[in-house]
Amino acid sequence: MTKKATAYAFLERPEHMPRGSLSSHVTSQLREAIVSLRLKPGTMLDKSEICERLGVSRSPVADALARLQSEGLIDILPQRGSVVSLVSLAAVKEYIFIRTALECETVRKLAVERPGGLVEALEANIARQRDLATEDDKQGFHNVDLQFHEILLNAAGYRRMKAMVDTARNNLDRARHLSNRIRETALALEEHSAIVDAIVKGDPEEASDAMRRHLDSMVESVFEVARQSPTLFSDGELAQA
Amino acid sequence: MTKKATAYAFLERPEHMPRGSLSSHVTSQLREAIVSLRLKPGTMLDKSEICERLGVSRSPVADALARLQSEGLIDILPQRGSVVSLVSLAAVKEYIFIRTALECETVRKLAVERPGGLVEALEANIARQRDLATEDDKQGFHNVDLQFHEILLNAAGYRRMKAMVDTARNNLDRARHLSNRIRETALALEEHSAIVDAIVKGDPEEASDAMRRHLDSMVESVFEVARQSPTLFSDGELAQA
DNA sequence: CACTGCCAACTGGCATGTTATAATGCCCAA
DNA sequence: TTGGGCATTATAACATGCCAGTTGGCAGTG
Repeated sequence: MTKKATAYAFLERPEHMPRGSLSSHVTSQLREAIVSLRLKPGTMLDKSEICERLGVSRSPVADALARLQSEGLIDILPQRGSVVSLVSLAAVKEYIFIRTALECETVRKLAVERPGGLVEALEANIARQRDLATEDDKQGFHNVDLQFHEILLNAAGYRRMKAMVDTARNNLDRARHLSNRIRETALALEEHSAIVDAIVKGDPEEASDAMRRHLDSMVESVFEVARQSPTLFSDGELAQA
Repeated sequence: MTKKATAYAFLERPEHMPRGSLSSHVTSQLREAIVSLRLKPGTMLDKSEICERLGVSRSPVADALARLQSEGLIDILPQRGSVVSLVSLAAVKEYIFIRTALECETVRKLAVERPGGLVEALEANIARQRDLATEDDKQGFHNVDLQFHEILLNAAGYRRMKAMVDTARNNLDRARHLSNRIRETALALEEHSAIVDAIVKGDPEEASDAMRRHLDSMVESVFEVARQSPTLFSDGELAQA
């Protein structure tokens, strides 16, 4: 028999977690693994294996799985097991819908209120995007891209709304990793700039439209990949529509 | 000693729940109690009491509390206790923001796609609203009002998005019960009609705007109550702004 | 009287034991 | 060969035991 101890090797065993944070730790470990596709869609999760690897009991693991289920990252089949949820184009459409709704409304609000320091933070972020785009540093650009949306969501000051966007983004990140495709940085930079410009101008409609265009082009990009490789998604044939 | 067994008398003890639905049952019992204010904001939840009343162990109850926390209905204070979350105007604003974002985007989508049977269902619903409004049946109108939004969300076909709107609505319902105020039915009917008209016309912008006006008037109504009775909300003084 | 430090009680987090149920493979009969 | 029950097995759901952190009261001290 091959030793299967390596199956969950990427999970970090906690040393002495303060009481009360064990569940959260397990959750984020598993979430990270699922979003980054180290745990592939459709794989069965062996709970006792995970317990052993992490040196914790079943409680925090069961807790983590329940949370991840509510985040849409795993499916719990009663009395049968827990499985990493499949990535479907239907889910991609829904999560982009959610992001569009929430983020458009966010920039609309920000364009009206323009809280202090926001424009400065956005412009500094755009400047860094420009640098990384010219250097063609895709990974670096992606990180600053994340920060861009982060700045907007934080400025709105709505904690729960931000959490909703985050779960949507985690699910979409799986699709991004699946397609192993980083969008054209120059294009994203342009779209980001349009959003900032509209906020600077204080035009909520235009800000919302710019954000919508930005997210629309993301869904377009995913569907393009799906047309080329339909098998990546559990409902890949849907891409022909 | 006064027998405190009546404390959670409104919780229905399940007879023989099928395995796998106990947690959900406890969750919905508690959710219903919290949303309807039978469990008042700020009250401490006695877990063992609840277990005894429902005749279940701590597991499903702990499970339920965790879910309700993620829905924003209770706060879990580590090692201290679980408390029904306070209703704040800040929370009302955030949840209305979330509903506005998601429901505006929903009607925008529906105005474009106009799925079969939708318009008929909406017009039938509006007709019932009209009847109940003329009869001045506030409670009946409210139920049909709920169904109106339900029809729209179901038509969009986005299960998770609907769940997000539902948690927002639950939280807002607490504010509604707190203020013990049913909005003017004639006004709501008008707003609903405007939404349907825009969908019939196939005008996404107008549909979105109509939905926004509808939800805006709701927040206005809550803040008006807050100005009259600031103590109803944990941050009632905020209403003066 | 105020203030500090200790102790007991209560809580939720974690560990572990127990049970019902869905799936699987096997056997045997048709 | 096939198809339908039956035992086996693995899993999540549930029950329960235990532990550590927090708190509030009380005693003792200034």
